[in-house]
Amino acid sequence: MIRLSQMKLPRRTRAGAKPLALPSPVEARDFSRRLRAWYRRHARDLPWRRTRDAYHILVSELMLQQTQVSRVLDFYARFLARFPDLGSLAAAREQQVLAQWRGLGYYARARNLHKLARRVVREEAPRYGGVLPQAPEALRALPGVGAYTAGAVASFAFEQRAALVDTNVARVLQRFFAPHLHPKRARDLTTLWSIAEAVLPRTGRASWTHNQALMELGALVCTARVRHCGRCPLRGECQSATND
DNA sequence: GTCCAGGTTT
DNA sequence: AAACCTGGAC
Repeated sequence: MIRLSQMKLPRRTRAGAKPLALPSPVEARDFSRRLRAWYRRHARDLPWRRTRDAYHILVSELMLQQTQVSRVLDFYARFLARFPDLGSLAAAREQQVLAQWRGLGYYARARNLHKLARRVVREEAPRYGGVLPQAPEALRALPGVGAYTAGAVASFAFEQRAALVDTNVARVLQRFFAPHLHPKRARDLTTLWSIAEAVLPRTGRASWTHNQALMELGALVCTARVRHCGRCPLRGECQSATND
């Protein structure tokens, strides 16, 4: 239980900055419930949504950062067929890992993934016991894992009650709660993380669905160029919804 | 043909 | 704030 006296509240807003009103618990619950109900009916069936293997989910997240779903499907299957677990990845040579990654681009991430496997399985085995940690802060310390990926693994693999913000999520939250924010600005991005935490449902299990749903809505409905408000489960309360 | 998105690192 | 790398938008 978090005590009121322990909570860190924003001191004061900069002169000229608009005070941020975080969503109230009631707004948050309504938002999340509609979102999750929509997800249960419209979610795509993707392989990384059928597993809770943290390593498999990590691989999918790293690949999805750079590539569209349709192409990741192939690479994901081939990569995991070749390196089914952290141990097999740690045992491989970097060249073999890069060979599997060829065509995806951003090869530094393949190197980081390999480095991560060796660290967890070999170099710091006593510390990690050969398995990925569950807390976002601990995941965040691994090579190639930033704030988004840490949240994704914590939520999607371990069903922790963790927030995550990628561009899809940032866009959805910005449009719904804070149209005046600019997700590309670092400062506003931080604000969107606060909003993401404020709208998380109570349990880790519900947070899994909630986070998947946020990303799915951003990918299928609340897209960057065209917004399909007519099909949006949240249009009633959205601060940016259009009426046609 | 040029521009730009997209997480993490430096 | 720039670099990484590629597909897709313009």
